[in-house]
Amino acid sequence: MKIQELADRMGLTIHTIRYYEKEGLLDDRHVRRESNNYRNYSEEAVERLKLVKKFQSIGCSLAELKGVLQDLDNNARTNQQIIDWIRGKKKEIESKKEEYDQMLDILNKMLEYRTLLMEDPIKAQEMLKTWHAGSSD
Amino acid sequence: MKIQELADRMGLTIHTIRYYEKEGLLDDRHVRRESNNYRNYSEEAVERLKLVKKFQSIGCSLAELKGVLQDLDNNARTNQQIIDWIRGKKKEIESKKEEYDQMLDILNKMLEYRTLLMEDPIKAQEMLKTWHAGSSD
DNA sequence: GCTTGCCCTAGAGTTCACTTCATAGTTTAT
DNA sequence: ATAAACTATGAAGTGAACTCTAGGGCAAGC
Repeated sequence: MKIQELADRMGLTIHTIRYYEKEGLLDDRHVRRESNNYRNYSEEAVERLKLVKKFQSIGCSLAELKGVLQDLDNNARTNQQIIDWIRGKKKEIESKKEEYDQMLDILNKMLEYRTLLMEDPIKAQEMLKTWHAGSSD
Repeated sequence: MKIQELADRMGLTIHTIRYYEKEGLLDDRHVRRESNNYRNYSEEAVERLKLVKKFQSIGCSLAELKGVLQDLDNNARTNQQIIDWIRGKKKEIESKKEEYDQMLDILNKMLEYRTLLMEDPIKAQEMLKTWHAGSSD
C-alpha cells in the first residue's frame, strides 16, 4: 500500500509517517521501496502504527517508544530488563489514572455546583460555603 | 512571599512562574509588586499554581487552562457554557482512562509472557500461539 | 504529449512549554 | 563599601513532534 492510503487508514499525515520512519519506528518489515522508489507498506505497518499510537496516547515519547519497539524486535535487552520496564510503566499508568480520578472528582463537584446554580442559586451559594470550609488543596 | 520562595514551595523554577504570569495564568489576586518592583505572591498564588499543575497533569495546554481559569474568575462565559465545557472534559478524561486501562491490559499480558519466559520457556511459547490465534488489533 | 496528482528528498518553519542569557537594579552580609 | 545573592526585563535558545516548502520524479487520464 502506498503512503497516502496508509495515512488515510491510520488517520495520520504522510509527513508524520515519513517522520516516524526517519525516527526509526518503522523498519523493512513495515516499509519497502518499489522500483520507482515509492514506499510500499505492509499490513504490519498498520499494526505497528497502531501500537505506536497506543503507546503515544499514554504519554510515551517517540524516543522511548523507539527503544521499546527495537528491543522487542530484536531482543536487545534481557528479559529481566523488559520486565522491569513493564513494571515501571504500569506504575506510571496507575498513578496517572489516579490523577485522572482526582480530576474527575474536581469536575464533578464543579458540575454539581454549576447545575445547582441554574436551578437554585441560593442553595448553590450554600454549597460554596461548605466547600470553602473543608477544602485546603 | 517572593518568587524564589514560591518556586521552592511549588517545585517550579522562578522562570516558569514568571512565564506563567506572562501567559496570563496569574493576575493581581496572585501577584503584586512591591515598591522595589519585586513580585510579591499571595497564598492564593499557591492555590492557583496547584490548580494549574492539576489541570496540566491531565493534558490541558496552558492556553486552554488560561481560558478556563479566566472564565471561572470573571464569569466571562455563561453557566451553560461552563457546564458544557465540564461535560466535555469529563468525557475526555473518561476515554483517556479507558485507553490507560487498555494499555494496562497490554502490559499485563506482556508481563505475564515475560515472567513465564523466565520460568518455563516452553509454556511461554505456547502462550504466544494462543495469542496470535485470537488477536487482531 | 500534457496536465493533474501522487510520490521523493532535504531542509526550513511552527508550536508548546519551558530554559538560558545578557544586562541591570536591589538587598544583605561582612 | 563592596561582594554575594536575589530580583527584574527582554530576547534568544532548546527539544519534541510535527508541518510545510522547494524542487524534482513518476503515472494515469484526456
